[in-house]
Amino acid sequence: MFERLFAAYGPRDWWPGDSIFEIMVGAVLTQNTAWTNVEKAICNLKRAKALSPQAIVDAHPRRLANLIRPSGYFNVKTRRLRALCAWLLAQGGIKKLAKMDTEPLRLALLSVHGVGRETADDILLYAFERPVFVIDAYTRRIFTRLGMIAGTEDYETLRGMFEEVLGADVALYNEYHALIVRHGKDICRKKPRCNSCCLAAVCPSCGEAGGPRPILIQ
DNA sequence: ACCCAGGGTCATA
DNA sequence: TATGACCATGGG
Repeated sequence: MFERLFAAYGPRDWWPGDSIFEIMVGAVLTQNTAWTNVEKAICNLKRAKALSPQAIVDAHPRRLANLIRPSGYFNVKTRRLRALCAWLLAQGGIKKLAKMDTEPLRLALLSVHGVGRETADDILLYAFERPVFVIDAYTRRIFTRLGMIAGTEDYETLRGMFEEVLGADVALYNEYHALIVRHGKDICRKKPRCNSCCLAAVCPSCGEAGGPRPILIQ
């Protein structure tokens, strides 16, 4: 799958971001949100010189909400960003976190309000460069339709399956997840009655066109 | 007028 | 453990 996706889409060059902190912020802002909207929010933060843990904690919530408004859920995300930054400062900053082992760091991230499994793993993989495979809705959808997983596995089980098969490899996980997201945009979202929805040029179930790359057809 | 996007929390059963 | 409501903007 990786070989085919890579051949079809090429290197994705993930994660967009100039710093570890920017990646962490982006991971929260992109929750159930198109990245183009996140870009605008991050741009606003930069322009306001508010893209730092201290600046975000110090900023008035209403002002922060206005800056990140384009990313949607701005009230929810204001609280989440503040929680993340407060935690970051309490932990002594990113340098300290970077020294932690992956497992304790993952648990610590998960303890932060607004950081769930996927967001934590995005941060671990793309910001801290730890070999943690990110599972998202696209991963489930694609591999379920291909019949490679049942689809009902819980997050940790699925993550374990990928990590076991692939072996600990940061560069591979990085590229793979990015490719899965890229491919996810090409396949239709509607639940197919058949098992080949994401394999056909036109979905036989919902009729949606412009489907996946032929190279993925088996 | 829809549909959906690089989820997570919280209440309820 | 497993659903469902809720959050909100912007592009197609």
